[in-house]
Amino acid sequence: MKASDIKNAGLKVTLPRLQVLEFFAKHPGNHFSADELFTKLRESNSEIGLATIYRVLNQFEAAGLIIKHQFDNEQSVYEVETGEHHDHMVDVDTGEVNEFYSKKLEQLQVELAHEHGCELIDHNMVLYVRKIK
Amino acid sequence: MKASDIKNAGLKVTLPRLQVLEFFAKHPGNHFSADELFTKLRESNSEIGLATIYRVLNQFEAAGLIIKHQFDNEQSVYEVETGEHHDHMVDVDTGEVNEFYSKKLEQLQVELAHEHGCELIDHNMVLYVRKIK
DNA sequence: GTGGGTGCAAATAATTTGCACGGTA
DNA sequence: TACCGTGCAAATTATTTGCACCCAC
Repeated sequence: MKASDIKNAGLKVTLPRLQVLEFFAKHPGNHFSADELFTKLRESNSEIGLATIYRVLNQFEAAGLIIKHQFDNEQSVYEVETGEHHDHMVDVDTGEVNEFYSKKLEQLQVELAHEHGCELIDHNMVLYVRKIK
Repeated sequence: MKASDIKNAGLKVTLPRLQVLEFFAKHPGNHFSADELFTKLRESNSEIGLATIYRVLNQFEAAGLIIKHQFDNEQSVYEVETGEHHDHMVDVDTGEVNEFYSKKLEQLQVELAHEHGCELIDHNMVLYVRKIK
């Protein structure tokens, strides 16, 4: 996630795009909705519009810079694409999102697809959990 | 899924509710959106309204008669709750939805939650696959 | 300078809700 | 009969789009 990524995606390097990029860079490993980005950026004296945020997020997603997720709620959230695949664990009490990776799980999914005569193209896996006190 | 289920849920046995119930009974193992139900029922000479469908679906879901899913697209789909937990495999070419169950997978998920100091409350797992010719 | 980019407001699309009427228990 | 349930239309919410102005190249 650097300014040159914007240019490589065939997009002009503009202030709103840099602000969104910088926000993700400053908050690694977190997941943000368009509305959260809008609120936070406006608080940082940005003049960005909500529609621009949606447009930029879609463009960044198309360029493979970020990934879009739909967890339980209605709003989509976005995270930086690090190239390292992982799944998500959502705390049902706090809404906190954690990432995890399990090689065993990945292999099992490929096997399950094969058992049904299919190859695995993609998967979506979210565990809803509660902290044990 | 029988008429007595409606009564047991504390709901009156009305025509629209019976029509939705019957539709699910007639199409086992399939997944329908509110809009699909609306169109299909209207074609069957029902006078049901779309708002009623949403209300009935929410009530049936609260009563545990059906389950709501959000796959890739924007619209939610509903299926009958058979009591047998399963996950879903979506064919990326045809959009066909298939159900499967893996004990290994279920156990692995519980373990993964424990590894993060959590108990598993629920999970959402969808495999996007392509048939091997 | 030019064409893409932007903010704002209006448009969409899925779902929910208000309201007066209708049907179940 | 008392209320819950219903259809329709209007309201909501997340997201997209139209438009006139603006800025990166």
